[in-house]
Amino acid sequence: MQHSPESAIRPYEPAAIETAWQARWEAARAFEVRDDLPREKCYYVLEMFPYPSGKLHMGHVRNYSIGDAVARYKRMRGFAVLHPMGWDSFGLPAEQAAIERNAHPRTWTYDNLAYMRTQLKRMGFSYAWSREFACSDPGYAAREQDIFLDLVEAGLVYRKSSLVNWSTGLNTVLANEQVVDGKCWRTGMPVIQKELPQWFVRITKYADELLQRTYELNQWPDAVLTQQRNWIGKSVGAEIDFAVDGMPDVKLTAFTTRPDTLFGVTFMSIAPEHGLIDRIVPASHRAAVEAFAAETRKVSTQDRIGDTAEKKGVFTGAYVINPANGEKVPVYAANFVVADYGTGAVMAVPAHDTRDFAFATKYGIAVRQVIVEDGRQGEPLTDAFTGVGTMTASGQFTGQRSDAAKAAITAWLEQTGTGRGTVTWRLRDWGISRQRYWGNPIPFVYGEHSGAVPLRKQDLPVTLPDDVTFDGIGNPLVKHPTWATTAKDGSPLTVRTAHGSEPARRETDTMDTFMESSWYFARFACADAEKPLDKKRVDHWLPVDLYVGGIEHAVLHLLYARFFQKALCDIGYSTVREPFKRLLCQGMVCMETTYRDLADGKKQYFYPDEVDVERDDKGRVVRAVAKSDGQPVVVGRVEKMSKSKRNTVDPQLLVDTYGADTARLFVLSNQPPELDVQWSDEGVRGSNRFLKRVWMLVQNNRDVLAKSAAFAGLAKDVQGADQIVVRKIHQTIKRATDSMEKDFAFHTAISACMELSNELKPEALSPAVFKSGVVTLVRLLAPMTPHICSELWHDLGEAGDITAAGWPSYDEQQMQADDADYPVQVNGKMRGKIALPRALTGADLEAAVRAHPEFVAIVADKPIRKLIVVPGKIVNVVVG
RNA sequence: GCCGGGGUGGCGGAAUCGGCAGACGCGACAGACUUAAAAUCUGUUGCCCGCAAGGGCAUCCGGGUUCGAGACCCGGCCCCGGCACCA
Repeated sequence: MQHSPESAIRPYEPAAIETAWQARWEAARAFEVRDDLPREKCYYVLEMFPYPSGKLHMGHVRNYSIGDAVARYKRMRGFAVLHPMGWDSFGLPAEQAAIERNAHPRTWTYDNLAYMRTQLKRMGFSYAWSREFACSDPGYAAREQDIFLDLVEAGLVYRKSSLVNWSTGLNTVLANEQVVDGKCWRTGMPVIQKELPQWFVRITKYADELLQRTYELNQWPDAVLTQQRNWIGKSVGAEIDFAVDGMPDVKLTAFTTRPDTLFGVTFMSIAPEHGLIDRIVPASHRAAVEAFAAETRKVSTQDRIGDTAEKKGVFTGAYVINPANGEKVPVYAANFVVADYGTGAVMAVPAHDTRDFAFATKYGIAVRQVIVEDGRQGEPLTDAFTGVGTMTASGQFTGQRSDAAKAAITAWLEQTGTGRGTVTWRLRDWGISRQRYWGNPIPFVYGEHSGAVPLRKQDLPVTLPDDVTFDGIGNPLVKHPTWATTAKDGSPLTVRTAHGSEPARRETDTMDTFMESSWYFARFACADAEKPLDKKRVDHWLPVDLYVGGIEHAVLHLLYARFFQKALCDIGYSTVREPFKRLLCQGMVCMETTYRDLADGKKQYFYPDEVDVERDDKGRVVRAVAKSDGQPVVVGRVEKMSKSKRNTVDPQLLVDTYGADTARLFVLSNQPPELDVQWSDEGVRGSNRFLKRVWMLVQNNRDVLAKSAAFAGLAKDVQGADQIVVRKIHQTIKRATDSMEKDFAFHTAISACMELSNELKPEALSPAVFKSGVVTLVRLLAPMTPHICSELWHDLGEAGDITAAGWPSYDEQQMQADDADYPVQVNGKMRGKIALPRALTGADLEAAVRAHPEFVAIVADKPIRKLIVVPGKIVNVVVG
């Protein structure tokens, strides 16, 4: 090679420049932030913290690249940005690892998070590392126990025996939110109902506030708000007392959202588990009802829900009296009535409820219409009418509109003492007991006679013993010889009683790990505080300005965290009732799957390098076979990356091959953050190619760029390509700024940058304008690809850090030429363009259009019937 | 069934207030460089007719409003997500 050392072109070597910049940032503690600046100059951006499962996956890379681009953008806009990171480090996989490979959960967890921390640093994410913590850190877990006792004191935690969701795979209890389609959300194993004493957190106390405030969260995705509203499930209606026939002191209370249909009740259906069954069922029917109840119980939760299950019932022999008309109606036990929703008893109105209609038809029960559909007077019902209409055969309410009659009948029920307006919620209290080792111990003890007693705060924290064995059966804490019976100081554990003290045993259940993730965002605001939370700093930083994470937490973490924040307020730790101001749910990282259908209905998946795929010039698959046997395989639909589908890509490999900047650019390019991104090697190479182009653009012209000053004049001061590029610079800054401000639409910001780079041809531009363009390009890309931009900033001869240089600003005046290119439409069809001064408006503009030779040629001799001229936009002429 | 979000080239997607549909990228095709390949660079690329100039058709389907609709209104179809024997 002939190059002298001075003129040697530096190749783009991402690993070298990225690690060098990461070391500089670390040494300078570049991303720490003060807590005492005016709030309007501060910004708190947070990504859902990871479970330390082992190593980063592409989903993490995407999640954190989005958050980091926002954090860096906001810093360039002059904000003091809080951007912390931590570890959701309690949880089941650690215990699974202990069982499978004899690694202690703590060792496994902390080894994993140490490795993942190096990966995060290798990605160049700009975290305030001084605030890092893991939920399993003694300091965090201990403070959570403090909060737990505060919640107990406030009456927000209680213990009761109840039917719980028991995961047969995990040997533990699951929250309702963790049961999906009757199966465990993690293992997919069956969930059965089991009676156990459990700790509950009183989330239902906040049901109304949780629902109402969804209407204030106008920067949350509709999908999440909808899911939360569905989950909370508010139903407004009435409870109506039906006297049991022949038992004057027994009432069967039904909940209904349709009190207006009260006169149409022809039977009542109750849950087979209903508490009054034993009292109201006469001996003659007892055997039949018990048999039915037993049969219903046998069917698992999974099979009992869903449309496929047959609606069955059995007459109980009991009758109740309708308080509205004194009629005697039969009571059925029915398998579709849920014991713990409403009152477990339903007043059935076949004429106006589709399910009751089907049931009545099946069992030959009368159908009585009490609401007439508008325009259908006198027509017999062929199906239940569930709409609004005119009340009929409803005593004093006949003739009213049925929607108005709801209130009227509820008022009448209240006057007569036979019912009351009420609200029923689908939301249940949050069961947090887990029969597991690797979680935060619940700070309670049980005295032999005194029952459950909370520990005193001075006896906290309860710490997990290290010397436990993991055999996969039940909770290791139960089997520990001394832990449950030994106090902090090593003496036997006791509790005070009225007469002194008595031996006690620790609660061996640990807390659901969703407890830890319900307040970590507040702890980040004051990670060094002695108390669990420092109210002043929590209120300073909360609500989180932007929270970034997957939508799979819509009703789990995101609902718990909203609840917890309200509870934290009520026990004095904060006054901010909503934790997250804006929520961005990023899409998944997906990839094509390749599989073969097996005989048993399952699929055998193949890794991409195990198959040969031929495609046509449109990219469609024409032939796909396995290398192993040459037999065909299906190149299937694009699905979320998962190990079981063998369609994952290890981000570490991506970083090692192309560098962190390419990985970051790839996940931010080509689609809005909310949409799924489809992995493709070509896409990654495209991102890398663009970065190499930008790199070479600077390196090939380093002398001229380092020597020149950026263009400081106006577009009108220069001509030709220079003028076009000056305008392009301002247009690009505007587009990139708007993209970031509106929706964090990184992909359109990036395409604006690509357009600008396509215009930056040094041979056609003056050095000053060229430099201006390159400087702008590098600054606009800096939040997304910080390492290469920092390095190029330096190569451009600019002083200081690129973040400090700030986000560039634009001038609308510099964006457009004096002449506007007006498209000319004839009868709505594009027929040509004419250039006219932008300054012209009104009659002058119209006259100029009419006089323009191009316009005259386009219109020819056709008579002009109408001429629309929109200044700066378009000309449309109606002819003929 | 109820609630929410969608439907634009071969693909991902763009189009700010109703004003040039398809930015940018990927892929494909052609060319340059190369012994060759890779890499890189240049050009073309919605579909149809045409040598071309040009014309026609195009944003799920059918109507409507408008000088002008991917965007607004009415009706329908399809896809994705959530909830659900919830009374």
